[in-house]
Amino acid sequence: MAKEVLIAFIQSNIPVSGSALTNIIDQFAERLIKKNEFFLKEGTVSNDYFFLETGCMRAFTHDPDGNEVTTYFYAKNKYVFEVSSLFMRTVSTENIQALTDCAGYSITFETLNKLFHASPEFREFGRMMLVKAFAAFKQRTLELINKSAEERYENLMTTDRDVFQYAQLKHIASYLGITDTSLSRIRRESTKK
Amino acid sequence: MAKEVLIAFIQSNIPVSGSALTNIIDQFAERLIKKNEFFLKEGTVSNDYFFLETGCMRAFTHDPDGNEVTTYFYAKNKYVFEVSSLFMRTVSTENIQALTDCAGYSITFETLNKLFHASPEFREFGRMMLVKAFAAFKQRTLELINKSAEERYENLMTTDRDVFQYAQLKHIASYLGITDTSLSRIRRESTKK
DNA sequence: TTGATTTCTTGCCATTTGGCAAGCATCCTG
DNA sequence: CAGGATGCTTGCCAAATGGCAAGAAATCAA
Repeated sequence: MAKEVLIAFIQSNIPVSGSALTNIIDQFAERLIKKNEFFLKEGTVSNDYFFLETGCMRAFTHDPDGNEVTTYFYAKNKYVFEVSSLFMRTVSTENIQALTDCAGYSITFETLNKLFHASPEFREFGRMMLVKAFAAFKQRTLELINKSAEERYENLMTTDRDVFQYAQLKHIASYLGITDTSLSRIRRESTKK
Repeated sequence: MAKEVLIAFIQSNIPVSGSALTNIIDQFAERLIKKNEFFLKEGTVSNDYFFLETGCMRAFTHDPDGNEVTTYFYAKNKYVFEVSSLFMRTVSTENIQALTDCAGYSITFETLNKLFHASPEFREFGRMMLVKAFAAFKQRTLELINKSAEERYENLMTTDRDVFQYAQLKHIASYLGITDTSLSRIRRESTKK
């Protein structure tokens, strides 16, 4: 079984090897998600944690007026999960959809919990996932406050070029907290340079 | 020992009682934090988790231009911790400071971890803390994107009236992602009603 | 290939927010 | 109580962003 990338990912987060590691990765199942397919649909309870090896995905919800708001982009070699719904077992207000054909490894909530209780190493891994996702989110929030839309756009361009390539501009716009009109103008300005 | 509020707080998050509960709360130490005192200073590594029974606190960092940005307000009966620094053992970029005299219960990182390994119930509690803090943060980020500054202000007014009472307006402004000038204008408008 | 659909850009103008500086107000300290 | 610091408000104008509608470009399906 070719799970090298998953193994590398886990080991980049926590020190673990040998049978402890084997135990962990055996619980992950290969999974393909076709372009436009939903990994999570609002109104349902999320039941999977997913390591995305190739492809990219987008999370979005709807604001009170019914407009789509992109809440996150997931690039390859990243973990994909909706914290509240997965861990609090609540009905999700978010969707997570594949922007391209995706491949990776998934594990169910139940198996995740079994592993948490059985393996201190994996427990540490689980906590790291939460903590890192949280830290990334804080970073993003801070940017919303103290960077201009243009700076946020340029940041995204450089750090997430691949995601950027597959997402529609209106999705990127709502992720940046602006309208597609404004994004279009920002792009015009920044290509001038 | 009068830790009823702490007990109630833990029980509102996970089902636990008897000796398992006693084990947990015995690890928390009473702690007072005077007005303006720092619970966490940027440049240091956070080492405590704190349950805030009375009083309120503010988290803030500095943007690239050196301006203070308020990242969070903590009301009474809430937990206070800085995720990245506490759990990744990294140097904090954030400060957490008491807005009023505060009282509550704290537990060190080391003790926290011992408890995590020893008690499945507490493990669950720890996860809940992370998950709920994360969910709250996502909510806040979403508001920054799809609500106007005025709506965000009115929201804060109604949901966090007590915090609001002790924080300076410029702190509230940066929390809302606007300048103190704009906040002042928004307040003028909304008191007209 | 062609027509239909969707996405993206643009022009025009409105609204929101910001920057600065001055003026009040409040609070603290001696 | 006086003086000084700090925090809050306001006026003026600039900059950023939004809303709408039309048109251009890209995409998709027959």
